[in-house]
Formats: sequence, C-alpha cells, structure tokens
Amino acid sequence: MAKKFYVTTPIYYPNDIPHIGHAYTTIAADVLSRWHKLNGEKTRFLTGTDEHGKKIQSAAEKQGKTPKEFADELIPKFKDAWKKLNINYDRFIRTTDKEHEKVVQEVLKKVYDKGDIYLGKYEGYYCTACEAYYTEKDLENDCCPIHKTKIEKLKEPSYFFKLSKYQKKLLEFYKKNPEFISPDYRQKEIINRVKEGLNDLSISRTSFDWGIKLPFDKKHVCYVWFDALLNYYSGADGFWPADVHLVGKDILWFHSVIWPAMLLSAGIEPPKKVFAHGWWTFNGEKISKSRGNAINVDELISIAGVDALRYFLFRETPFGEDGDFSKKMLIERYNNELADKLGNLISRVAALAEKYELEKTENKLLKKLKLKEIEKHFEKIEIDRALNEIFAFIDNCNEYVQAKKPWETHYKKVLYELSDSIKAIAILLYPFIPSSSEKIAKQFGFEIGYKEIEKPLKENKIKRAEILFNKIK
RNA sequence: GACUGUAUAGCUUAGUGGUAAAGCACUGCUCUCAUAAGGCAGGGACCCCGAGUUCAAAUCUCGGUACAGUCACCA
Repeated sequence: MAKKFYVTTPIYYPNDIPHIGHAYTTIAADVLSRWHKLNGEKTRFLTGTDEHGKKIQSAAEKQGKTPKEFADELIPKFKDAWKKLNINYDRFIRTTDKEHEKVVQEVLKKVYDKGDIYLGKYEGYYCTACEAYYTEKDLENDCCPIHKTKIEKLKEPSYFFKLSKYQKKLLEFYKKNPEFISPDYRQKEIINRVKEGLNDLSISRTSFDWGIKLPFDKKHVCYVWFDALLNYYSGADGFWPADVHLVGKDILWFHSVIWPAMLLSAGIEPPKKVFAHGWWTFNGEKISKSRGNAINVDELISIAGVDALRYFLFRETPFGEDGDFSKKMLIERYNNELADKLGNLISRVAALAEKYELEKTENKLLKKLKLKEIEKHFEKIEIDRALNEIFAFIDNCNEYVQAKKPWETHYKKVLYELSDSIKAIAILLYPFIPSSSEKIAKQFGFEIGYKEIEKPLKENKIKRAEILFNKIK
C-alpha cells in the first residue's frame, strides 16, 4: 500500500481579502502536497472557509442577504486566488457543507454523552454598539476600544467543554509525541502554558443563530472552535489522521491544545503534527489592516510572476520564522537565482545541445546532488534547506559547464550529463515552481515524477526555447 | 512580571568539544555556450561580556547584558 499524506491549511474567514498570510500557508501546503504526490504517495490537501458566526451574520444582514448567500458570493475570491497561485488542493471545504455540519453534531453528541460538556454561563465584556465581546486585555480604561464607551460585564448561558479535565492527558500526549508541535520551541511554549492550568472552554452562544445547532439544545449555536476545527476531520475523506496541520503561530494554541483535547474526548485519533509558521512583515513593517499595507494576491503575482513568488516565500526565510517581504528582495532573488543561475543554465545547455546533440552516458555529475538530504529536509518541513541544497547543485552544474567547455570540445556526453541534471533540478523544484518545471520538462523531454530523477534521460533532440525567467531591471 | 529562546563576517543564516562555514554584498582576474549571464581568486568575524568545567570551549555549566517569542475564546 502506498504511503499516505494528508495536509491542511486553516479554513479562512471569507470576509477577509486573501493576502500574503493566507497565500503563504496555502502555498506551503501546496508545496508539501506536490512533493508527496511527486513521490507517488496517496496525498490529500484540504483547504476551505469558516463561514459561521456573528460577524458574517451581521455583515450579511446589512446587505439584505442570508448569511449563506453572502458567503457564497465571497468564496470565489478565495478560489480565484488559489487558482492564480497555481494551488492544487483536493478539496475546498466550507463549514456550511451539510456533511460537515452532520459530523460536528455527531462529535458534539459523543463529547456530551461522555460528560465533557456542561451548561454554564459565559461572562464577558460586551459592547452593545459593537455587539461583540471583548477580553479584559482589549479594553482601554474599561472602555470599548472602538466606541470608547463604558463597557459592562454581561452573562449569557453557554455550554462549556471540560478542557481542564484534559491537562494531564495532553501533557502525556506531548511527551509521547515530541514532534507533535513544530518548530520544537513552540512545543515547549505550549507545554509550559498547559502546565499552568487550563480553563474550560465556552463552545456555544445564544446571542445569534448563524451556526450549527447543538444536538442536545437547539437554542444554542456552536461557537467557532468545535465547528471550525472539525473541518479537518469531516473533510478527511478516509485520510484521517492528518499528517500536518499548517497554521499561523497565532492559532497554534487552538490546534495544539483544544483540538487534540476535543479529539481525545471524542475518542478520535489526534493529528500527527501541527506546524506553526511565522509572519511576514512588509518592508520591515508589520502588516495590518489599519496600516493598509496588506498586499493582495494580484499585486504579489504582478512583481515577478507566480513561480517567483512561490519560490521566494520559501527561499528567503526558514519556514517557521518571521520574514520580511520586499519587492526589492523578491526581484533580487528572482534575477540572481531563477534567472542568472537556473534560467541561464538551462538556456546555455539547451543552445549547446541543439548544436552538438547528446550522447547517453553515466551521469557522474548527479552524484553531487544530495538527494537524501533533500528528502530529509522535506520530511522535517525544512523547506528552505531543501531549496538550499537544490541551488547548491545548480551551482555545481554551472561550474561543470565552465570546467568542461563544451562549446570548444563539443562533448556530447557532457551535454548529456548536464541535460540529465537539469531534469533532476526541474523535478525537485516542481513543488515550488510547477509551471516552470513543466516547461523545462517539455523542452528536455522527460516526465515529472520522483522516480524519473534516477532514470536516465533519453537522447532527445533538444531545442532552444523562450527564456524562462526574464530578468527584471 | 512569568516562562522560553536567540546572540557567529556589512546583511541573511549554517555549524559544532579539537585549525571559524555558505549565500548575498564588496575587490581583482577570466571564459564567451548562455538572459551584459557563467567561472576563478581575494578581503572581511577577539563566534555578545565575565567566570567555571576540560589537555582542548564559538560549541558544555553558571552569572550578566541585549533582543525576540509566548502568556487562551483573535482563523
């Protein structure tokens, strides 16, 4: 049986505009998914939208629409963005999908029957103008941060999940699965916080009704976490448990504490790994709505193309850490690495091969490619390091051209080795720059698949082609 | 404040008990197949400070300093 691989992104809030943050996680999932597909694994990649809740309901009311109609109109924005970014997901789940709602109710029932859900009172600072709850931290001198009006504590009946009951079990689980949370310093952070104690979690509301009804009390609507997190399970289609949940570091707590606790309660196997990545700043500044410096997907692509963007996001910064996005750095890497190193290598080899042709031989050059290292890096989701190794090999190839001077010697075997090496490079880079890799494959005459790396290239007639990465001045 | 972590060339980072690495940037040289690309060579680091362990510490321990992250109902 083929190995399986199941990767997810968070489900996004449809009222947002897809920006670099959404794009980053989603491209990362695509890179991982394409890598595992390349290896012939049974792979599933799930993304989607989180459509319930008060905010959507009131936004829809303002436009005189039902929440579902409202959400329906917003979904294409995300689907289009993913299409433009060449993202190849297997399923786009919506929390309004019937089948998802059914699963949420089933799991809620299980947890309730187990005695892990009880009726209590949710207490919070409620601003009537905002019609929203705030935490103590959000308040400014006991006033609403938006309306600057005095704010009052309000209580409403709410069902609670006994998260506190799972403190010990979670700590045991982390101990047994030291790779559950990545990067590992995040695991330490979480463990320390869990050791400090856990509060039970409010999981229902009565103040609005746009959500999934609790099966044991129809007056209550399920509030965010049970609903949203369960998408990974309801959308698994036989692939559960997930191999990796990719999340931003802001929502790690929910994925690494609440989520496994819910599953433990429901008697479902927890996921294998939750990976928290960092944030992008833009020209050194925090990206925020108030600054208005959130760059949308179209702008991101317009700088140097989709492949350049996909490449840059994982080349520039170790996956997991924060990075700084700037047009200048993107163009610099594009010019230096994709155009000058990779693009130029392909273009010079193709020109020489067209003139002097290839002759099959053992590709000794390929021995410099550290395939095993690259595999290990992907396994550990050290995507930047995988790229590092691949580009070190591209350098090896350029050095080789220089050393062997095929324009003088007309050595067909050297040109074969180089063409065969380009095959390996294009296949390995396919998860990052899929459409460029496909063009290279067509030009040099090979199939894209992991096994093809070690299969010798046929003695194809290679022709010069259009420049892959045009330099940007 | 509590907890955790980081501190290595101008920049971004790798590294690890035993002569300090890579990429970018910089300087010089050079080929001409190629996208004025490529190649070669070179300069540049008291590996944050102090103490300890050790034959040996950038690497381990302790203290200091600086910086960063996390501190729950925010997808």
